Amino acid sequence: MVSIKDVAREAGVSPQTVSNCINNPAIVKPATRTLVNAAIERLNYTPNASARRLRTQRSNTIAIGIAPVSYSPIYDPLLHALVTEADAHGIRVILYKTDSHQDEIRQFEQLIARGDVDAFVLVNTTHDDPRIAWLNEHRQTFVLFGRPWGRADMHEPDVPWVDVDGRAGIADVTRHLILHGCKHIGFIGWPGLSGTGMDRRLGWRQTMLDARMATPAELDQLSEDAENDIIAGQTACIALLDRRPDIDAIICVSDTIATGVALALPTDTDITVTGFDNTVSAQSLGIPSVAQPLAGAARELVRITQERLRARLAEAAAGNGADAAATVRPTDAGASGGTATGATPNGDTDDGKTGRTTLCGEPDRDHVLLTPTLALR
Amino acid sequence: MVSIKDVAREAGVSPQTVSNCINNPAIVKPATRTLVNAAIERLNYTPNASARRLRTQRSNTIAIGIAPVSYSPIYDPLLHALVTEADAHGIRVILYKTDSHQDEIRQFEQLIARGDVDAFVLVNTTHDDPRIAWLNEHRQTFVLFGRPWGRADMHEPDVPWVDVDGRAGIADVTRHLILHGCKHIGFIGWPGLSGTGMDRRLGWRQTMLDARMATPAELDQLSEDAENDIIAGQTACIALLDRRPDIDAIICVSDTIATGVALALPTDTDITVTGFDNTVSAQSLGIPSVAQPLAGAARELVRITQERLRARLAEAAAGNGADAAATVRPTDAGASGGTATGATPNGDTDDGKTGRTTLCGEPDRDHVLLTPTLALR
DNA sequence: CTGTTAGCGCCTTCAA
DNA sequence: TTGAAGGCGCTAACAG
Repeated sequence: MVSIKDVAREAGVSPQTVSNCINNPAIVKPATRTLVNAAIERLNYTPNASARRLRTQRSNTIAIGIAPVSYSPIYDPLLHALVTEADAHGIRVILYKTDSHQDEIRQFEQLIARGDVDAFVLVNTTHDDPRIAWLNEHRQTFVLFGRPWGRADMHEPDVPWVDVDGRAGIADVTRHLILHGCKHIGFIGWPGLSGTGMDRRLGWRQTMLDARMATPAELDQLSEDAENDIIAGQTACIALLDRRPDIDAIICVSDTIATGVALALPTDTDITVTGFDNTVSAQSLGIPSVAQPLAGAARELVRITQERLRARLAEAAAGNGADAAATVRPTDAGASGGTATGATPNGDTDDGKTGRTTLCGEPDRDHVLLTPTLALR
Repeated sequence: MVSIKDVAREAGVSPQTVSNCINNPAIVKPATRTLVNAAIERLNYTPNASARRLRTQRSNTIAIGIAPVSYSPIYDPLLHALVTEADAHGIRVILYKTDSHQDEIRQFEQLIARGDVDAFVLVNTTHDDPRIAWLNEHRQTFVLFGRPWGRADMHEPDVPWVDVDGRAGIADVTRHLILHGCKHIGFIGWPGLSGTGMDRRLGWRQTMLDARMATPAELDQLSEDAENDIIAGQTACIALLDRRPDIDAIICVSDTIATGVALALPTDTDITVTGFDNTVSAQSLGIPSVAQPLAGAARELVRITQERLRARLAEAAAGNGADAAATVRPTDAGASGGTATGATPNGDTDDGKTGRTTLCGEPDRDHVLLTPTLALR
C-alpha cells in the first residue's frame, strides 16, 4: 500500500504538504500543489481510512439497519440511493442488524464504542420509539427516514426526519384522475391507525372534497380497507365494485393491493387502478404508481447527518470558548415553527428541483417532506 | 471514549497486559486476567476499531454490493443473514454501489486503497464476469453467492462460491407432490438459458423421469416458459391447462410466477401450486415454496472469506520462510475434484445439520452447495 | 508557504 | 508473566 510518505518522496516535499494538498489545498502554493497532485496521480495514492479516522476521531460512516424480513419493497433502492449519496461525500455506509429494538440499541452501543460510526439512519420508527430516546440520551447523531407518527410534536429539534409526502402523492394521483374525466374514484387503504396509511387516505379524501367530487357520506362508500396482500386487494376490489358499480378508478395505498385489484378486474375493464412505490411488479403490470424520490431523500438524510455532526463538533469546540450558544446548532433555526400534524397545505412553496416542501416560508432543515412523483404508463 | 490506558490504570497494570488479555488471554496469569476483565467490564471498554485496523492492517470488514434495483426478493434477508453471521465473528459489513460492472470495479479500487475492506461478496455473477478476473488479478479475497454459471470449470480454486441447490429443492418439491398422489405435475420456468432457471427445471425433469411419471415427450407438454412476472405466470398457467387439462400440480420457478398461476386458477381448484424463495407474498397466498437456507449460506460465505484471508496471510508470512508451498492455501485441497457441471447426484453425502452437500466424499470447502428446505402450508 | 514535532489507540517485538 | 519501546498512516499545531 502506498502511503503519504511515498507521495512526499515522489514529489520531493514533506508528508505534511501532501496532507495539506488533500485536506486544505488553499494553503498550498499552486506550483507545489500541481507537483504533489501529479505524484498522487502517478502513485495512485488514496489516504488510508483507518489512519485518518484514528487521527481525526471521525469515522465518516453512516449506519443503517437491516431487518430479518424486508419491511418495504423500496428498501433496496433506498440503500442504493443512500450509498450513492454517501459515496459522493466520501462517506461509507455500514449495515447493522435490527432483530428487535433492544438488539438494535445493543448494536448502537457496539458501533459507537468501537468508533465505527458517527451517524445513524433509523427506519420504521414507532410512537415513543426507545431508539430515539436512547440516541438522544447518548448525544448521538441520527435522522429518521419516515416521520415519527404518533409523537405529540413531530417537529422537535431533537428528532430530525426525512419523509416522502404520501398525502401529496395520492392527492396528485386523485387530481390526475379527475382531470382525465374520472367521476367516481374509490380508495383502498390499510386498516387501523397506521400514520402512513391514514396520511395517504387523507390525500384522496381531501382532494375529492375540494374538487366537490363526492360528499363525505359518499366517500365512505368509495373507501375500503385491505391488509397489504394481493388477495386482500382482490377482496376489497370486489366489495367496492359491489357497493358502487359506477366506479371508474381505484386508488390503492400500495402496489401490492393495486396488483390484487388489477387482477380482480376483468381484462377489458375501463377502470383505472393506481398503486404506491412504483415497484417492478407494478411496472410490469402497467399500473401507474406514486414513486418515492429516493435520491432526494438520500441527499437530505446525508445532509442532515453531516450538518448536525458539524454542529455537534462546533459545540464541543466552543465548550472552552465563551459565546458557545450564539454560533452553535444552526440547524435548529425555525425547527419549532412547524405544526403538530406536519400538514403541508397546498399553497406552500416548493423549490421544484428537489421537490422539497418548506413550511410557512421558514425553512426547517431538520424536518423535510419530499414530494413524490407520479409514474404513469 | 475509554481507551486501553484507562483500563490499565483502573486495573493497575500496563496497557500491554490489557491488550494481551483481549488478544492472547492464554499468556496472562489468571489472577491478572480476572482483574483486567473486571476493569474492562466496569469501564465498559471496547477496543477502538480504527486503531486496531491501523495496527493490524486488517479491516475485518466484508463488502457487498447494492444495485439500483433489487435483483432478488431474498436480497434483504440475505443481507440480514450476512450481517448477523459477520457480527458473530466481529466482522462488519459495508455496502458499495453496483451501477455497472465497471463502476463496481472502481468501487473495489476505492475500498481496497482506503483499506476499508478485506473481502468481497459478489452477487449476480455472469459468464466471464470481469469482476472475478479483476479481483483475482489484484489478489483480492472474495466469494460468490451463486454459481458462476457458464464458466467451463465451475470448481476452479480461484473462484470460490456458495450457492443453494435449486435443482435439489425443486426435486424435493416434485417428490413431495408425487408422494401425495399427484400424477400430472407441470412446471413453469424461465425462458432462455439462465443457469439458475435451467438447473431448477432439471430438478423437476429428472425426478419425473426417475419416478417414471412421464416420458420425455410428455414432459415437454407439461412444461411452460414465463418471464418473471405475475401476468406471464397467469398466461403460462392457462396455456398449460389448455394443453393438459389433467394436470394436478404446477411447480413454478419463482414465487412471482406461482402467484400468477395461483390467481389464474379457479378458487375451488384442487391443483397444487408451488413457488421458490418463500417470500412473504407466497406466504400470504398460502403457496408452498422452496426456502433458501440464507443463514447457512451466510455462514459459508463468511467462513470462506476468513479461511482464504488466513491462507493469504500465511502465504505472505511464509514468503521469507522456505517451505511456503507446503502449508499455504489449505482451502485449495480437493478443489479441482469437482465436476464441470456442479451436479449433485442424489447419493452424495449430506451432513444434515448444515444441509451442505459434499462432492464424492472429498470436501470442497471453496465450492459449497446448500440444500434448501420446503416451506409447506 | 513548508517542514518538524507529536500523538490518535492499538499491537508486536523484545527485554526485564 | 509483565512492561517498555516503537510504529501502523495520518493530521493539528506550531516553528521556520
